[in-house]
Formats: sequence, C-alpha cells, structure tokens
Amino acid sequence: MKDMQTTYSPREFEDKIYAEWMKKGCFEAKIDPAKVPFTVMMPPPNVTGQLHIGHAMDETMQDIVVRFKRMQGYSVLWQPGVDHASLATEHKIVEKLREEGTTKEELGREEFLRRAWAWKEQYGGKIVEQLKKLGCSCDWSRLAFTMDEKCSRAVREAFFRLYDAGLIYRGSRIINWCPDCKTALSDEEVAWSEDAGHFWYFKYPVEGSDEFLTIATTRPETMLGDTAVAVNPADGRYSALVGKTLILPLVGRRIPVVADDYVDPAFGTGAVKITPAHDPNDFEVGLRHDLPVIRILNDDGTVNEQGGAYAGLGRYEARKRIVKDMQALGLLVKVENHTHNVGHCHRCNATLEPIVSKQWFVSMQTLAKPAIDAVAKNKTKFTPDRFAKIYYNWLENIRDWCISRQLWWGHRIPVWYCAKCGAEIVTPKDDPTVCPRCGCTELHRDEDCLDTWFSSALWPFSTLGWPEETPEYKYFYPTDVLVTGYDIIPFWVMRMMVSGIRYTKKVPFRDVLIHGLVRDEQGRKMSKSLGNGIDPIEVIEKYGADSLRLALISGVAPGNDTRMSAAKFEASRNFLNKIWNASRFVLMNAKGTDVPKDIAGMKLAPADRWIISRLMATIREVTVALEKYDLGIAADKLTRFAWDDFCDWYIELSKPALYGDDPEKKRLALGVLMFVLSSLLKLLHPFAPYITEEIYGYLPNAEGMIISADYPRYNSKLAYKSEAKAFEGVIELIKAVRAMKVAVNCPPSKKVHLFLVTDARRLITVNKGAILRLAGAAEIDFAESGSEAGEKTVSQVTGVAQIFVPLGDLVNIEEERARLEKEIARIEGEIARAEGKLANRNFVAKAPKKLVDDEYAKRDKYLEMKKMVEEQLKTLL
RNA sequence: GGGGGCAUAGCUCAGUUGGUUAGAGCGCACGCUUCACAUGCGUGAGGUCACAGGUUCAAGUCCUGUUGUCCCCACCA
Repeated sequence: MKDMQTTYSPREFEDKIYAEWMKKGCFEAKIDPAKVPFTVMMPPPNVTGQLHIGHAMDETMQDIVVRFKRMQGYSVLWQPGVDHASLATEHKIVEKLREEGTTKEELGREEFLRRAWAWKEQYGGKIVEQLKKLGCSCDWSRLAFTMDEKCSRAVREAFFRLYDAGLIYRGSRIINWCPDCKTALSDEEVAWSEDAGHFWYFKYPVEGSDEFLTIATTRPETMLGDTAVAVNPADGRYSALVGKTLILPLVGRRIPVVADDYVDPAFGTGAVKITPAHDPNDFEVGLRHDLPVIRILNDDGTVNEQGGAYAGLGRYEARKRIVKDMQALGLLVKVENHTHNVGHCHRCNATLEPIVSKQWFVSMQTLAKPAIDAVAKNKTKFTPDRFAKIYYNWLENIRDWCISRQLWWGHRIPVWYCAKCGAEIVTPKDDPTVCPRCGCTELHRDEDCLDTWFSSALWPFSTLGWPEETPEYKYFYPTDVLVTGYDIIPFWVMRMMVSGIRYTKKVPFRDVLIHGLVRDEQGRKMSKSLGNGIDPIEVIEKYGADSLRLALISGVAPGNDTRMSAAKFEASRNFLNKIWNASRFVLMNAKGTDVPKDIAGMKLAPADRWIISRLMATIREVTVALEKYDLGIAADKLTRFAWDDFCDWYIELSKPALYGDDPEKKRLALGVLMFVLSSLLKLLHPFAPYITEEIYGYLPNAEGMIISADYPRYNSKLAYKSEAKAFEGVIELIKAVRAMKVAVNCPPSKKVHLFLVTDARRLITVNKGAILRLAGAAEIDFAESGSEAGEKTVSQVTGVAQIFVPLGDLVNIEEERARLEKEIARIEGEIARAEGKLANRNFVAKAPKKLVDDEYAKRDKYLEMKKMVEEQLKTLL
C-alpha cells in the first residue's frame, strides 16, 4: 500500500474512481424483490446544453439523496436522460444553416431532420460527460432521450388518449408568435420585460359627422386590423357614441363603437381600438360582439395583403409610416412616452406578436383538478411546503395549453387529415393510410411538432416503458422524489403531475424537493449577456468535484437562492484537505490496524467514549436531516463533527497514547481512530464521493468500495451520554488554561504548572497526558486551595475544577485583578438572569420540570463560581 | 391588481416541532515553523435577530400590522 500524498489533489484520482464505479456497475439499478425500490428521475438537460452551475446544484442534490439511499440498502434507480429541446435545438441548427447560407425551407423537412440528428449525435451528449465529472451515480445503461423510440411511443399514446377523451382540440386562438423563430409559444415560454415605448393618440372620425373619437395605442400598426372601438358602458362621455359607426383612417373600413366592461374609463382616453386578431383581450371582446377577425401580419412579422398600402412592410416600418400618415391627416393628437410590459421570445428574445392562429390545445381545467387534489391530500409533498402554494396558484388559474409548435425538430403531431373529406385521424400506434370516414387514401399529416414539455411531462413513466406494463414500470414507479428548481414548477412539475395522474392513476412522485437559483457573488442571476456565469467544469478542474458539490449545498436552506464565489469553493476545498490529512494521519499511524468489529467491548478511555458519543449524535442528526432533505444542515453537522470534534480534539487527544510506550493504549486509540474515521468517511460519502472512496481504498482490509458500504447507523449502546458530558469538563478545562495563558501573554511554548482544586481527580488523572499536551502544561498538581500554587497566581473557575497557575513575574496583579472582576461581573449577569427566571412563578409552575431544575442547578453553579472567584480576588488585594 | 420570498456579526448565510449563554464560513485583532494539515493551530473582538404591537411561563422562531428589498403571476389598449 502506497502512502497518501501530503495534500489533497482531486485531479489525481477523481476520473480514475469514476471509471472504477462504472466498470463495477455500481450505479446499475436492479429489480430486486427483496429490496425496497427508490427511484429518482433526473430532470433531462437539453441535449445540446452545457452543464451550468444550476444543473450542478440540482444533480448534486439528487446524487446525495441517491447515494444515501443506496447505502441504506434501497434498490436505487436514478434514471438519467436528455431532452430534445425542440425550439432551442432547432434554433441552433437554423443558425448553423444560416452560416452555411441555406435555410431549413430550402433543405426540406426530411433533409433538415437528417442534419438535426447528425448534429445531435455529434454535439449532443457532451453534457453526459460533464455529469459524470460531477460524480453523478445514475444508471447510464438506461440513458434515455425524449425522442427515442420508448418516449415517442408514450407521446403518441398520450396524445391519442387525450384526443380520444376530447381534451385535445384544434382551434383559432390568440397565441404568442415569434416572428423570428416563426412558431407559436406557450404562455409560460414568454419572457416579459419592461420596455420603453410610446402611447400614440389617434382620432377616428365618426361617420356622418364632424366628430372624432380619440383612442390611444402602443402598437399603431395593428390599427390596420381594427374592427371596432370599445368604451365602457358606464362611461357617460361616450354613451351617445355607442352604436355609431367610425371610419377607420388609412383603411376606410366602417367599424362600430361597442360598449364593453373590459374597458377601463380611467386609462388612456377610455376608448380602446379593438384588434381581435392581434390582442388577446380584443379577441375576447370580438367574440362577445361578434366582430370580424382580420389578421394583418404574416408569420415573419411583415404586413400582409390586408394592410393595403402597407403590405410587405416590416412591423416597425409599418408603424413609422402609419404614424407619419396619421399625422399628415391631422389625426395624430399626441405622443407620450410609455413604458409597458412586452413579451419576448425566451429563445431569441425577439418581441412577440399576439396573433390569431389555428393551433392545438390541451384543455387543462378538468386535468388540473386531480393534480390539485393530490397535493392537497398529501399524496405528493413539496419540500419546502411553501411551494405547494405556488403550484396551487398555477393550477387554479390554469389556461389551455398551446401544444403545437411550427417546428420540425420534435414529436410530429400524430394527426392526419383526409384530403377529400377533411376528417381528422388520430391513432395510438400505426400511421393511418385510409380515411375511416370516406375511404380516401390521400392523407396529410399535420406539419407541426409538439411542445417539448409534452414529452417531458411523461418522463417519470415513459422512461420506464409506459404504456407497456414493463417490470421496470411495475417495480420503480411511482418515483420517490423529484428534485428541481422553483422556476420550472409551471413548466414541468405541474405537467408531470397532471399527466402522471391522468395516465397512470398514480402521482408520479411522492416528494418534490425544490431548490433555488445559483446566483453570482453580487446576487445577480447568471446570464450569458452579463458573462457572470461560473463554469462548473472549471471549478472541478481547479478545486475538485467534491469541493464544488459541498460548496453548492453548504449553508443553503431548502428552496432559497444562493450566491457562489471562489471563496466558497476554497472553503470546501480546505475542509476536504482537512479530511485528507486527518485520514493520512490516522492511516500513517495505523499501519494495518483494522477497524475494530466490537467497539463496545473494548476498554474505552473517557476521550474515546466522548468521540464515539459525538459520532453517534452526528449519525443521528445527519440521517434525520438527510431524510428531511435538509442537505445544508446535514453537511454542517458533518463538518462540525469532522473538523472540530474529530480533528481538533480527538486526534490531538489520542496523540499521547499513540506516541506513548503503552502498546495496549496505543492499540486502543488506533482502534477508535479507525472506527471513527471509517464511519466519518461513510457519512461523508454522499456529499463527497470521490475523496471518501479514494481514502477508503487506503483502509486496511476495507471490503470493496465505500459506495457499497452501509451507511452508519445510530447505536444506543455507543451513545455514552453521561460519560461524554463528563468529558466535556476536560475540554472546558483545557480551553480555560489556554485562554488564561493568552490573557497574561504567556508564550504558548512556555509550559505552565497547573494546580487544580477539584472533585474530579480521577477524570483528570486518566486524561493527564492529553491535558498537559493540549493545554501546554508541564505538570498537574491537585490542591486543597489556591494558596498551594504560591502567592502570585492566575486563576479560573470551570465546571470541573478551579485552576491556579503560578506565573511568577509574568503576572501583573492589576491586570489579573481586573480580569477577575470582569469574570465576576459576567457570572453575576448569569445569576441575575437565572434568578429572574426563577422568580417568575408562572415559569416555575408551567415550564417543564427539567427546564426549571436546570435553571436552579445553573444558578447554584454560578453562585458557587462567584464565591470562588471572589475568594481568589481577595488574595490579590 | 394577485401571490410568494427575504430582512440575524463588517460580508455571505445557517438557525431542524417556541426552551441553556443566537452559530458557521470569510474578514478583522493578537499569538503560534506543536513531528496530519499554514488549504493549518490557539485565543479573541464583533449581534437591541428590520420596526411596532400581540399570543405564551418562555419568541430570532407563532400571529397582526408597518417599512425596505427581491421574485413569480396577471398584462391598462
């Protein structure tokens, strides 16, 4: 066995260890009837995507839970996969085609798709390699893709079932149209921003009079499609005009003035031009008043033939010309600056146009109800539970979901139209060839694709083979926990719940663990335009994957956003370096000593029992925290135990035995060190899999790999509560001596002589070596009183002993007296606080007895301490 | 307009069903080449837990309100 290197250098072993895990099939999910399954579905990253820091956090959280459960003995499936991301991917390919000087239309659908698949094969899946670097322990042999055969079948089946139930329909509605991507977007895909714009006031002449009606608009070009002007029925200013006819300027169309509650009399002029084809509210008004719908824009955002003289102009050019022309006619009243919310394409950021268009929709209301109930009845629980409110909020106000996209990369809508009779044909499996209504064989398939989220919504079961009742599906479904960010609750969580319940009659997951966003050092969102993103792969190269993982979950409360910076990676790296060196220390000394099998049967010293007691407490705390998905708390408890208790105290406490000449004591100390170290490594493994696996490999006779080890379990026989508490007295004593030395400027290297007045002579004698070493003392004498230490002494009262240190000329009597007076003041404060509480009759009567007793004991302890310090002070007068 | 988050040490944040003296990391001060580790060790300074009420024997924690701040939804043309 080679020795460990002096510093933690993750690059030396991380890749090697991952390769070993893969080689041994450590992540493979097995259907094992003897075990309880535990299933997690990885939110599939975009196939063309790069791992960003947000993914890294999401995947780290999943990996921690999954490794924990695997070690606990569950049969774990962590299902990985990637998403075809229809719009994002098609956008990239179109860009590339543009660079080559061609377009998708020129290539044609078939050739375009051939290119897209080739591109996916070449550039896709890079993210899989990045996930491996992070240490993700998913079952790669089951890697799924939302467009693979399995998932495509599920999509087809799901579409058929909804269509068959009348829950999918095709209709003309106002949708969000991206003129650059030339596709519809769902409401959820719209990115809103406050943009500076203008408010143009136009006069529309009233037919057969000299009057005008003034309206205000932010999009003058849409006037080409106006088919009415609306006013509020209660608005006295305009009541005479209701029912009259206006002449739409520039176009000459006769349009009515209608009364509708939708109009806010206090906003603008109180009169609204109505363009049913290009505004969702206007569309509704149009339906109520039976107005014509005149679409004036082409798919690319240019004005169509309805625009008369403006036909062919781009939307902004048309706007300019119309304003100019209105002004020329004297119909422009005024222009105001106006900032308003404008929708943008989440992919290309182009300003969206609301356009009336024939699209496919899923009616959501009936589907939403069971999904709401499932959470209300706790069949699925959100962690933290406040996110259930957000979920309800969405589902209770749900609108129909536009699922058609004018794209080619994706699941083509499985609807055929008969060329002869126009019948719509939808089948669950095979493509139809004959119209069932008229027998015609000329069928045309719908040109459009489904929204990517339609297939993502099926992810928890499509990956398991649904609609087939595969063994995987039966064993691993429903899944246990879904881990994702709060930003995709509406896109994904909600839709998985809806589809899962609809198709499988079961909730797709029992828990939803929601996390926040990773922000930059200044709390800003990371974005390409700001260039403030942190590349997780760079972090891994510099600090190691384990450091990255720890940094991402430490000090973060569930669901909260977190800021990342180099300081955090360094802190984690420093901690892991500490673990590395502590392990190195133990293993260097252990030289083949095995981890003892029966720790309780050994003759343990007080310090041993203390560290084992602390270990047990930590096991319990960490396990409880992990079961509640409190990853930040779990990591904190582990860090405190590892660094403070084990490294700073126990290792130092064990040195006298290790370096002493009693082989039995040495053997015992090594046994405890090995036991605690191996337990610690296991506890830490879900958080920092690489370093723990690497160190585990250095343990003598370590059976296999740490990944397959059992997670440590709390053992009440090893709790040693009262003994551990007693030993805290020794720690307190050591700390007191150190502080005394600092207070009187005694150099640490100068060993002092301790005189102790104490009842705990046995405890101190047993731990004498450790006390001498850690407190920086040369000798300990027990005394009946401080005077035995001489005239000039520094003293301190602790719970276990009264400490006297003769420090000769080093002691400045004045300073020491001041120090003691300060100490008395502190003690008096404590006494006053305790007595105040005890003077409260209600406290004594109503608080739990233990608390009251503790308070009495505390008061008495401080009264005693005060007496002792006062006596000491007298000797200095 | 509707909903939600946050407000705790100089900075970034924890604080697990209300219960000892409110914690960590970084920073700061002083001191340490102690044979695992200076990516370290020891000691310390630093907090009226945003504000005002309330519930309770007991509130950083629960309730109400106020202020500040951030986010999501809605989208007044």
